Amino acid sequence: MSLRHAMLGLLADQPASGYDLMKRFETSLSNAWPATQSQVYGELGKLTKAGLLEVAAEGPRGRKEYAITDEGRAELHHWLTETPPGTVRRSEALLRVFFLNHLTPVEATAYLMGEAERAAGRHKALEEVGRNVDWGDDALSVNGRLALEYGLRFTAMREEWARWAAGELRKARER
Amino acid sequence: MSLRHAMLGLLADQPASGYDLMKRFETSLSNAWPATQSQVYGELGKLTKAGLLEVAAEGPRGRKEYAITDEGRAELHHWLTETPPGTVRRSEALLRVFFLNHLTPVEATAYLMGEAERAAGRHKALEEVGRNVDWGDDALSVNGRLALEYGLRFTAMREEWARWAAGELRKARER
DNA sequence: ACTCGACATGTCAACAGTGGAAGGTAGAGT
DNA sequence: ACTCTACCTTCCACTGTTGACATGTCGAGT
Repeated sequence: MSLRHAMLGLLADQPASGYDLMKRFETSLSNAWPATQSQVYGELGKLTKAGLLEVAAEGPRGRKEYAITDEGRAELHHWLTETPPGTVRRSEALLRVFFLNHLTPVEATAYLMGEAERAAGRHKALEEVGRNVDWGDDALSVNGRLALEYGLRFTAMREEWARWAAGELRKARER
Repeated sequence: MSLRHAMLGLLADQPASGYDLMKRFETSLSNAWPATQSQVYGELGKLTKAGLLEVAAEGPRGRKEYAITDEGRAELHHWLTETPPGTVRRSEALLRVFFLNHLTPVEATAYLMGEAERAAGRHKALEEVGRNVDWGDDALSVNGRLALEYGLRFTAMREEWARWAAGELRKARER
């Protein structure tokens, strides 16, 4: 049920069309919660029928601009404050670690080093984002910076862990 | 498609029934890839039909013991070495960060501190696991330790980040 | 006048994941 | 003899997610 709340959150800032929302997902939220166009349009309909959104205006090309209602704002607030964040911890990368013993030591090490590389690459990409965005003092900038920093710390931790794990494997092999 | 590979990985160690697999998921893999009973049994059928598994023996109570085939082993190896790990990065906790501006400063800080608490609690629980399991030198123990260390680093990083973020919010408020 | 890229919405099939109900057997302990 | 627990499987309804396809309009530049 996070998609609906992501959309409510975006619309709480300002009204938008489905198309607008898609772009905002791609730019800002895609790293926390990706969404496809089919999902967005479908959810817009459901949210409107549920009274959490309303069609505020209609524009050219059949454009419908959605705005959040008071009920929607209440739901967003409720979600943010009252409900515990769902810990859906699914990690394919970590899953593989459990099966590393089915590889040769060389293959296993290659996998972990590859992981380290991927994490490092992602880290660099995030640093690039941080440099290219000009951050203001507005609310979205503050939040965006917090999320970016999370990403930076996460990728750094991942790289360090992968290198450490490769070392452990080597040690185990020597025994 | 990770579930099927998780099952292949477990069965590559030794044959097991659906029931056995469920328990192994709960104890070892649940933190990397949770699975429900309906999924496991369903997937066992599909994998058998695809020739990656076979029914090695039938026991009491309709128990069917599944064993991995050579084809299954090949698929597992292929997955581990050739396919890039899918980065399904969905984090409800991070998503919320983007909408913190819709809360009062007090509420937002409370949320982040709650996050820190949750991470710390999880960290402690993992440390407990590390103490209670007696680790051998066998392959599964080595892998398990790697995964556990990942969890420890992850939760530590999360807690630190949440505290840092709460501090940033305070700084922004003071401006 | 024309065309092309951006704007804009909708639908559909397929798969992955959740949660629970239903039905049944074997064996251990009292 | 009985009961209770652990064992074991199958089925189903629902939601969420993906990716692709279909359909069209507006406006800017040639």
